[in-house]
Amino acid sequence: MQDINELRDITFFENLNSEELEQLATISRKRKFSKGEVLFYEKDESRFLTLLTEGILKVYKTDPKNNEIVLHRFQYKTLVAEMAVFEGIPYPASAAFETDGSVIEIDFIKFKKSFLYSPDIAFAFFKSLTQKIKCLEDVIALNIVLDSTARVAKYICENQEALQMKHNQLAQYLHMTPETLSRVFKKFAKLGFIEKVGSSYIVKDKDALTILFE
Amino acid sequence: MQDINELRDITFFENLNSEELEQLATISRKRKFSKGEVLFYEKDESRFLTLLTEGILKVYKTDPKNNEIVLHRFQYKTLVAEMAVFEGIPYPASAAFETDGSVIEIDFIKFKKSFLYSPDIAFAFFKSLTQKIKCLEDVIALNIVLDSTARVAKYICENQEALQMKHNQLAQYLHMTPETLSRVFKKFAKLGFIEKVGSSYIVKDKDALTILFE
DNA sequence: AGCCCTGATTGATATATATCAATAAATAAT
DNA sequence: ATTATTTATTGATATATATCAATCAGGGCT
Repeated sequence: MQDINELRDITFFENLNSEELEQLATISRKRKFSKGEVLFYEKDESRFLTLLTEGILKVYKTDPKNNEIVLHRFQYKTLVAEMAVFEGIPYPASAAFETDGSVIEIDFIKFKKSFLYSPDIAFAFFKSLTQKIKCLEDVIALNIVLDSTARVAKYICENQEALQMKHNQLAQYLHMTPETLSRVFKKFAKLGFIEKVGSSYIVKDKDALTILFE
Repeated sequence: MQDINELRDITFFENLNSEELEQLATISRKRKFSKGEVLFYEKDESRFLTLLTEGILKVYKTDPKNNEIVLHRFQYKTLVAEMAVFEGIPYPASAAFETDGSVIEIDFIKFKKSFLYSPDIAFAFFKSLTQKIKCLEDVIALNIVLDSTARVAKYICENQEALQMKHNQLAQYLHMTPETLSRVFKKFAKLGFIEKVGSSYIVKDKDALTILFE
């Protein structure tokens, strides 16, 4: 059972009236997690529709060498792994918290019956699914289509926070080793595309970087 | 304007009555393509909800070296690129026919207004979107998580038609060169996992192959 | 200050796969 | 059936990136 006021704040449910929110509250519950905790593992049974409410959650696959391939890094109030729940299949990837966080878990069978037929909810659900597709297409574009140099260029151009991240974490996200990332940064610095300021870098020539991945 | 009988045969519309089919026909049209023709290019404006009705259609991205990364190979009556149409964004990938084929193009604005609010259609649309997600997750699992040997093993275990495909096409789909594919086949043949029969191979030891990718 | 400890850098080497080039086999065309 | 054309195989080499190993910061902590 979940606090109604918190549900009201979630864009997904913004068009629900008080009565509907009340009903939603009876089929949902809140769970808190600390940094590092795992929300679910790949191949676990998917049982609840899960909504991330606080914190950063990464969704990843593990390859045979135990490298993580990060598919998503969710930071906003967003549905997580709704595909698996909708299809009734096991989770295709694992999810772990990078910070303290919390989720709301909703009984999907009941949610489907009572809410998913409403056009507003259905459209929010469409939107959520299409966002996931866009995100996965980006992962593919980033990791399969581009080489290491282009991946780094693209990522630091499109994500301001990238240069503030710890390099080993960024390397993991870009699916390369910290050594390779370090060498790419060095190359960019030598070319004057970025510049070392303190212990971090800043972008100096975004246009030049952009050419590298387009 | 589209033939109603053909629309009736598409699972997507199986629950529509004659009147609705008639309406749908007025907002859709059929287009035929020959082998090799391009349905749309990456970055083209997406304007119609597109349904593949005949033929094999591949959806792919092109990397800087002009390699194609195949995201989907559609062979059944299925929606194509509905994400882009729904989001109103340009196509994130290109699509070309591998055989002669045909599609039905539906005016999405009108479709959304008149059909997408109906629960049956909405659920078919959900299903289509979740299938796309599953497919993209598989592409990632195949191409980023696994190495060449494991990719081939997985693909020939899970797709009977794989060994009938032309090797250069299969190599492209598995995102490797024909040379690498040839060497992997040779290795599998030497290990007795597959066997050459005429100009093609057959699987001899599926269990052994399965171990390679799990 | 000095001491840890995690993270970053650098160099040397290994490895998988691509590329290039030559040939062989299979399929299609005459 | 013979030729032409596409596709597959094989070997030699190149290349990008991983791996391993050593050293080098920077940021807390006592």
